[in-house]
Amino acid sequence: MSQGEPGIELDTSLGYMLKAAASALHSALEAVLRPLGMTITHYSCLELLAQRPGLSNSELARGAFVTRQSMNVLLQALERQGLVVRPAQAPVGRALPTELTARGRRQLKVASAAVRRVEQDMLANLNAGEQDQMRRLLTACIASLTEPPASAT
Amino acid sequence: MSQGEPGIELDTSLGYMLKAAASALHSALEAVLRPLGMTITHYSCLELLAQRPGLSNSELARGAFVTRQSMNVLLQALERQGLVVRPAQAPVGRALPTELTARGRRQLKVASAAVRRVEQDMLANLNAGEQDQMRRLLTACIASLTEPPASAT
DNA sequence: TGACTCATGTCAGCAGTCTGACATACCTTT
DNA sequence: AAAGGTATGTCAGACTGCTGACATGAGTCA
Repeated sequence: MSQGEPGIELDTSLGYMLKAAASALHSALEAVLRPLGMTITHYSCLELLAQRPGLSNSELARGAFVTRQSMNVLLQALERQGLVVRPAQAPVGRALPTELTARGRRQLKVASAAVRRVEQDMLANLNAGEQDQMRRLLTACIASLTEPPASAT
Repeated sequence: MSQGEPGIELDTSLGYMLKAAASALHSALEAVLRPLGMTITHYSCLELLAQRPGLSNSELARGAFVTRQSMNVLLQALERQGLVVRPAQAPVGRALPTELTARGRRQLKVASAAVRRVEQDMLANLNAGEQDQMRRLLTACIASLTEPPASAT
């Protein structure tokens, strides 16, 4: 099938390119996490808990960009594996603050290093200024997509 | 649960921000495509076929960032719905060149307008120069992720 | 205080995508 | 010409994440 084709050229669409970049990152992450027996969401959950101990299921879900139902399933699995712990009863409201166990921290340590490597690969050809610029641009895109109520008043 | 929280601040990680942006775009696209009875991959497939008539199943899969198995399932559905057509036999090799039907083109037209609106929303606060810069940056990231063989010789 | 609203946790069912596997067709290389 | 390698199409099973729904707890407002 026209094997030498250099690739599809919808390449003027930033939406398409964003999807392409995210897909490439996703694949790269999967590739390094699979040997560790972890999925991306699994890793994301642990990383979130390391940086923000005590996050609830719903907060973890938002942070990992999945529904709270999906995160709930994952958390139950992580709990069974002894990677995280949750109190049997909510100290306040219904939210159950989750914490990493020592075992969870150990597993995260290995995964985190691998993920950092992937991210560094991705940014290998970008200097500090370009990385800053990229943060600005992505932030602007996210903001525009999440607060469109700012259009008609 | 600390409801007023401005959001998690792993915000120095470009990998995380890229995922966040892609997720926001994904949600926005889903929101406008669902009322049309289409998924994002469904739309992507039609859009690819409009711009590159005759693409094979495998090529469509690569263009839509899914496996060829997934695209195969989708194509069979689209064929049943009369949105695309494929020859019963491959003119060359095993690849079946797919084409949009008039009905497929009609459906795409509506969806495409909605998607374009979403993309314009996303880029609302970026001028032409910034959009160009973003293309460059994303392209660099994709390249670095997909051709890491350039590390050790 | 009581009604309303919102956020949360959780269960059940469903949809989309993936992995694994196999057969076929073309292009090398020997 | 034969053999190996690669790309493709397709079937089957499994998994992940999502939607829908319900109950509980906290804050808000009349």
